[in-house]
Formats: sequence, C-alpha cells, structure tokens
Amino acid sequence: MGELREPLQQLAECGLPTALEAMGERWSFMILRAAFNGVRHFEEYLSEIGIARNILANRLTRLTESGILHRTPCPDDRRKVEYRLTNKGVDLLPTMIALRQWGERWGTGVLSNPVLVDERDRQPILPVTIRSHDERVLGHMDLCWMNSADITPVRTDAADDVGDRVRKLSAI
Amino acid sequence: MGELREPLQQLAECGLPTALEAMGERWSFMILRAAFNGVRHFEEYLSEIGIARNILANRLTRLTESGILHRTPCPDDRRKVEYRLTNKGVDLLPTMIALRQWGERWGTGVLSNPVLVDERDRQPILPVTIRSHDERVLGHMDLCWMNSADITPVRTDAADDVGDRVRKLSAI
DNA sequence: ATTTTAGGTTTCTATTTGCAACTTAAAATT
DNA sequence: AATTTTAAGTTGCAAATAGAAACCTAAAAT
Repeated sequence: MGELREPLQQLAECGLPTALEAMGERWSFMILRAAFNGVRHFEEYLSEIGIARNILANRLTRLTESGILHRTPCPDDRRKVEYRLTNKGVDLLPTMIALRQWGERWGTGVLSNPVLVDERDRQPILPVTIRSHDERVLGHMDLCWMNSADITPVRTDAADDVGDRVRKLSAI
Repeated sequence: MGELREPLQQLAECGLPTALEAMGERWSFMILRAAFNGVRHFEEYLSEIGIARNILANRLTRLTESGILHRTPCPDDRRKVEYRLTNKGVDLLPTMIALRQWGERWGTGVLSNPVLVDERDRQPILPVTIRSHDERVLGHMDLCWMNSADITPVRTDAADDVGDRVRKLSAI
C-alpha cells in the first residue's frame, strides 16, 4: 500500500505546462522549423508549411505575443512584415532537434537527408541527450528529483546521507 | 534577388512531422510526463493531469497505437490496466526535459523545485544542448545542412572543398 | 447480496480548424 | 495616371475536435 513514488507536487509546478501554453498547438513547431530555416514572411510560411491562411495569422500573432517571434514591418517594402525568432525562440532549438531526431529514429524509415552537421568539422551532430554536471550521458534510470535546498552547491563533494530527500524517477 | 538559403527540400522530409503526428496533440506531453513520474493507471492519470475522461481514453489509445505506451491488463486485479512507457516512449525524455527547461528559463519565474539531479553525484543536470561529434556545445550559428553522401565517414579529417554542398542555417 | 472501483463509452455543447472568398494598403506595370 | 499584382491579413461558414456530465459493464470489496 505504501507507494514509494509520489511525484505529485512537482507535476503542478514545472516548466512543462508553461512551455506547452506557448508551443503546444498543432502548427507551432512547424512554424518554428520554418523560422529556423530562414522563412521570414507571411506568404512564405504559408507556402512552406501546409497551413490555412487564418490559422497562420492566428499562430503568428500568438507566437509573437509569447515572445518567440518578433514582428517587424519591412522598411523597404511597406506591404511586407518580417517574423523572425527572438532569443527565446532560438532557445527552442534543442527541443526541436530532439523531437526531430526522435521522429527520425522511430518514424517510418525516414532517411534524413540532408543532415545537420557542425560547420567546423562537417560531421553530423550527436543525438540530443541528458547530461550530468560533469557531462556524463544520463539515462532515465540515472535521474532523480531532489529538493534544491538539499543540494550541495559545489560539485566536488561526495553524496552524504540524503535519505528520503531523494525521489527516484519510477522504473519503466 | 539570389536568395542564399533554400532549405525547401528537407522541410517536407524531416522527422518533425512524424514526431508531431504522435506527440503534437494537446495533452500528449502531459501524459508522458505523468508516465515518466510513475503514473500507470487510468484513474491515476485522470486525477494527476486535469484532463477530461473521454479525451484521456482517446489519448491513451492513440499513444498506445503509436507505440509510445504499452497497455497491459493487470493480472492481479482484472479491473485494472497498466499504461507504461515503451522504449520508444522513454526515448522522448530528452525532448521533454528540453521543453521543460525552456519553460522554466522563460516562464513566469518558475522556481523549479524539486530539481532533476543525477543519482550518482546528486547534482542538477545540465541544460540540454546540441553537440558536435566531439561533444562541443553548438549554437544555432554553428549548424548547417549537408548532403549525407558528402560527409566523410571518419572523424579525423579536415574539411576539403565542400563548396555549395553545404547550406547554412539562416541567420537570425 | 450490495456497494465500490476501474476503465471506459455516450450524449451533448463549445471551441477550434480549415477552406474559400473578401479586404486594404502598397508596389509594380502599362 | 490608371490598372494590376502582391502582401498580409479578416470574415463567414462547414467540419472536426475538445470538454463536461451522465451512463455502462465487469470485477473486486464489504
């Protein structure tokens, strides 16, 4: 009867609902991908992604309101408007690439060409992973929750008696 | 007039649409988070996330169909059913944590407690980043697209004349 | 024998999506 | 100068989806 896991507190107060409020809608990530690939203008987004006109207008407004895109009327052609990524928007790149990599790995044999490489060495990037403070790649079972007050700020200090102040992520 | 970026090809054929087909719906990531935190049963999901009964039933079915969750009737109590993550589902963890971290960083002062730590050292995990083959952290401007046929398979080889076989991700 | 629990399904309403046509201002063309 | 085209929306309407509440069925608990 004594359930060991009780992660009910943080479920309410984590960054995920916040993130989903901004990015949880159907076309948001597709618009973001287009923006990352240099798409700037309304009609350009429209033809690039197969989205309806009114929906695109609505999404661009929302993404602008949530500070992911910035809307600037073009000075040289006053019909045109530019929608480009803010720093907040650029900061979604790891999420987007992680999602894309997952789709490639598990999707229906997507060959993924062209491939993302780093400019310096022209080699494909690594799969996006979770890492410890000292850069070890961590799996699901290497993670647990801890109260931030109980964490020793320095990094070169062995774990003392943490007892029940640690909550393990549940086993699959 | 000569537009330098033309990433129109890969927009159609990348893993993102595939991923969004499975995970693009409103409650999918919330269900996934609950699953990662050890939620197994229908009524448990129901009370954990604030989702409607019929929608939850529908999403659990869809997530099961797309191989992210596995549905098992409980042997000991034949009223109960277990929905738990498959390997495919577990593999979404980097995406989910990246999204969560973004929400924490840019959201309305979410203090994020408890915090995810690695079990060995009890230190908070690093922000999820994009990395080169030799583990350098890469920013948006360090990335470009390349035809997979043009990549030299080995890693210790300086870039020769790649010319127009490389397409830069557009500047923000 | 009755009540409670678990996991749904059904019904109905409200919201969202998507298509197609329309609008408005500015630029390009004749 | 008049006309056409382009860009970025808005509007109206049908279809699909989300959500609340009640209902259902089998199994377990009392």
